[in-house]
Amino acid sequence: MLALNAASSPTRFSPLPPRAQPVPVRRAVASPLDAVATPQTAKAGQVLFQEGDPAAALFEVTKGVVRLCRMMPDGRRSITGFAFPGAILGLPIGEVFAYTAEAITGCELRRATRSAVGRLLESNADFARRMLAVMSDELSAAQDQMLLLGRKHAAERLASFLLWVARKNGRASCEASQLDLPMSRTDVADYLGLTTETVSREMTKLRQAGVVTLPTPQRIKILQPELLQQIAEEGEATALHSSRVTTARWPS
Amino acid sequence: MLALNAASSPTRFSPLPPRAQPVPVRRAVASPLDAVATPQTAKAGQVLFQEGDPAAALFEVTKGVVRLCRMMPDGRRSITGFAFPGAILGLPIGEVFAYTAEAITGCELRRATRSAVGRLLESNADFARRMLAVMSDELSAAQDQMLLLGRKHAAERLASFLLWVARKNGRASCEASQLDLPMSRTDVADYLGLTTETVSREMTKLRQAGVVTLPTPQRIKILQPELLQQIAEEGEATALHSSRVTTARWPS
DNA sequence: CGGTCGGTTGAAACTGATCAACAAGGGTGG
DNA sequence: CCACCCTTGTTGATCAGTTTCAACCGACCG
Repeated sequence: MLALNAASSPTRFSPLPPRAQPVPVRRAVASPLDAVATPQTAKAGQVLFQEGDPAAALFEVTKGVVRLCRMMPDGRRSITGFAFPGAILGLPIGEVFAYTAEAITGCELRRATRSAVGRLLESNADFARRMLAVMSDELSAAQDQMLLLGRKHAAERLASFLLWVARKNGRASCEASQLDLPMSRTDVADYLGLTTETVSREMTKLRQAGVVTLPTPQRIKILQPELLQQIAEEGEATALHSSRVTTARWPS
Repeated sequence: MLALNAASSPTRFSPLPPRAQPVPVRRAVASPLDAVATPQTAKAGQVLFQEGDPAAALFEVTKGVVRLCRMMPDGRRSITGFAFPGAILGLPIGEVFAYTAEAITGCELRRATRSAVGRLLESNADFARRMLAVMSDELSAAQDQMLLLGRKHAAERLASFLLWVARKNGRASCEASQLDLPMSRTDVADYLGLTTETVSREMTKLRQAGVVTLPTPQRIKILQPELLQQIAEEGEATALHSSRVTTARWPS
């Protein structure tokens, strides 16, 4: 599994300049969490906590990517989210964790005990406000995802997902950019409510239409972000008909 | 549209005894919101606020049912939730509302201005904690819904939905109970990521299998709650094969 | 070098959507 | 008060998108 950031991969320490922090989206200032949190690392595939476990701690991802899963008794899996650096994991409230968290890449985390977080919430109004804001954002993202799962076609789902990852990687969506997909096709499928085969097929269509390039399955370059945007919200058909496509046509 | 509670329907004031408050689920004690909130009513179909509007206020539903919607540019609609009495509507944080809220039945609400809520959050740690708990619950519900939309079949979705409504109506799920479905089939479909036709067909299947009765389209009686539960999490096929069905078989 | 895993591609099957018709209420206006 | 209309829900027939089943390929690993 490819690591998200070059620096987080112990196997290849390339001479690449450690480019400016990939995504400091949320934590503009030092978090009060820093004082009470202990650093922790997780290997790829490692389970941080499981759905139903007593919610003993709260995590902040500082490096790597984590998947949040729910399972059905018969094994069907839904990934309810991917946690990129800056994301906060155990909800600050529930008695038990609402989902399972597994590291996709090697990860670095900050871990704070439930009681410490409780004390922070009591004493630090600003921290409490920020937690509310974080949950508010998550709730909004969850609603986006419900719209995606309930009403979008496969092509729209994949396009939306790729644009979301591009945004998470801190790249302007209008700029042709290469980005990492640290998660497997199965993870993407379970996130988008599809099968790996369908994800793969739709990815191929995007490639053949000249919208993206795939140097490797885990690395993707968005050639036509505005077209991808159109596919995300209007469907493949209209998107490729209404725009002046220069190089390639949509297959079948 | 049938009203949720007999008392909220001005057209027929039946001699029914006004049975004990249907659902005081969340507000065990008087909410601090009471002090700063002003009462308000909404007619069925009325829009309380729209996605994108500046989030000027927070609402608490005290009577009736509200639907929370998101729209796609081409008109596809997703209902991200139904707000029953006790639910809190505008998120306490975002700059703008994340969804559109429309009254399904006649509603009674409490409305508190954004600034008043902000002051409450500052001064009243208990209130802030409760808001966090409310959002935590909503987030958990949102994840359930993502699993439903991404991985469940039509029959499982409808069964899950009916059980959820039964729970909201405060009835023990194991008890054969009659309950109101104040929302239209279209609303149910947009909530479950299906079409009205599919909802209708699956409802018919449940009726023909003897799992439920439908005195009217908006009123449903669950005859076999445990069977419905099984359909919700294991699919229709296994559910009706593994249990000793006495009266009716699953059609086709 | 064989085995396994993740990804891709092909063909067939199936679930749910779409298109269409119809029935039952409920409300409105004559 | 009744006729009409419009909305909502139901049912049928067909269609299409996605899944399922299967094969294959390449990379990585023991």
